[in-house]
Amino acid sequence: MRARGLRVSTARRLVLQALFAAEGPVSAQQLARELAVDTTSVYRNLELLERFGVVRHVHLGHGAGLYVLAGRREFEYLYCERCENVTPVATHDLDPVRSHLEREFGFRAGFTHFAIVGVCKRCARRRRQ
Amino acid sequence: MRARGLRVSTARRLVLQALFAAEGPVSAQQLARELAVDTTSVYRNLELLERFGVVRHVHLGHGAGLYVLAGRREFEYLYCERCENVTPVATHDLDPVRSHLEREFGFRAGFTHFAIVGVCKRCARRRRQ
DNA sequence: ATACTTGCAAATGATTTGCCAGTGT
DNA sequence: ACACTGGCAAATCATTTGCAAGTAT
Repeated sequence: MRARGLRVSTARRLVLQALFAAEGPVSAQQLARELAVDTTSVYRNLELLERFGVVRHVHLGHGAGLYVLAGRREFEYLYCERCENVTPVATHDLDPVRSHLEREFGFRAGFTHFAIVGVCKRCARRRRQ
Repeated sequence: MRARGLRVSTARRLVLQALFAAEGPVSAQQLARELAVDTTSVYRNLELLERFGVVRHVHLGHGAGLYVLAGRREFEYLYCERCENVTPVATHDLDPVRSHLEREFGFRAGFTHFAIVGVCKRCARRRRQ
């Protein structure tokens, strides 16, 4: 799978496995803690895997960057600034949005680096404004 | 204008004036340097002004948060990840996008905290993919 | 006079870099 | 063997906090 120049070190495998098993995006710190691998190594591996296109990272609200496998179906995220809930959405669900931005501004938007921040259905119902 | 409990200290006035004069979002560091005010004070004033709704901040690519007056017409930003160019857009220009997200996911999106990241017209023309 | 503000030093949190010892191939 | 990796300490960047001195009201 990834025998193109990359060694299969223990830390590397662990990081990959953890990302594979994860339900959502995880921080480098979390990975380091859970895997008992030094934070530095986690960062170095994530960076390397990111260069190889295997991993990518997102920013939800404030706070640390979060890492995910690049191959996931749900590629983009709606982040509720009230309850901090994260709703992953499939790329094609945002295609209409992308088309609109392309038509209107000639801009090819990706929503993979930053989440779309706002207020989720439940929180909108709950409180006014 | 802001005589509702706030003192009008020199640093405060300078920060506000600088933001008023600025063409786009600026970092706290830039303000501190340009105004010869301590970075700490700049941050403290920005934070305070943000709480009072006078100022807000955005994140374009990576790097420091950038501050703008809250009253600006161009409220949201398209950020090109290739050339780092920033295109401000008026809120109502993104209304169709917001409507779509609301209809589709019941999600009230704001694009004020994170820029919309992608590839601008010019860069899309320039290089393939 | 007094509470709000400042600057400076130091702390924090995320991420990166240097360096040497350890290990996959 | 040897280049690639890992851990640990220390550096860096953005931002925050503590504290004593300064200032707007």
